[in-house]
Amino acid sequence: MQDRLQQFYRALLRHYGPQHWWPGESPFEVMVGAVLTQNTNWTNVEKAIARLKAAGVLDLQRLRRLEPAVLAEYIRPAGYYNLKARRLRHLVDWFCERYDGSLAALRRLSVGRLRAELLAIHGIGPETADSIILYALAKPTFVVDTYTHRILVRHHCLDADCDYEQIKSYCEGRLEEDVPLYNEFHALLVQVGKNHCRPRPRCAGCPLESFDHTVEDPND
DNA sequence: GACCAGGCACATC
DNA sequence: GATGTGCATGGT
Repeated sequence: MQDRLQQFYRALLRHYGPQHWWPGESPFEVMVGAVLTQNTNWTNVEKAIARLKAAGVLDLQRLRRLEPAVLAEYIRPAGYYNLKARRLRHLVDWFCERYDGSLAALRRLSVGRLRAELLAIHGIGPETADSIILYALAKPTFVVDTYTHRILVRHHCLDADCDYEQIKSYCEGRLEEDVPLYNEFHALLVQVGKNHCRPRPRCAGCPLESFDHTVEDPND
């Protein structure tokens, strides 16, 4: 008997096909995007990234030299721009000071060590840390977001009050530890979440509609 | 005009 | 330790 989570994955992949995440041109761009997308629509993040590129500052050293107010102005379309400018600065400072801006040095670290260091950076929480580890560095860690929580709760896989680490453990415990699988599954959960599993659900046509579920979610 | 988006830190009780 | 709030733009 195949686990329900694996059934979800098959149904989503069959319905949507591969998502080709993360839509960034370089690992550094993915790191920046991971901060910019915090609680923000991706289309707004794309605008912010395009502005950084147009200004020629989507580069570790150049970004680091920008005045916070100037950086904030570039990323304005992503929302929370003053906050995110500071968070980006903390991230690039850590990357330069601790690892001399070397992606290879980051990749040599264990997932556990990398995750602990990222979580210690002000403004980098579990989802942002896991996104960087999986999508920028191609190392295995399952990324959880609000859609993952909502979908698994509505399908009775987890209690509504479960926290990030419980959701992550639930998923990692039922899946093979595999970077392409983690990559694709998270992207597919976001896709189905955007289309059908919002606070006000639209279940009609959802590829998970045939699975046991409810839309009652006291946390929404 | 209300709702929503690929979170996180911090204040308050 | 649970719960609430600030941060902010832009599409639907």
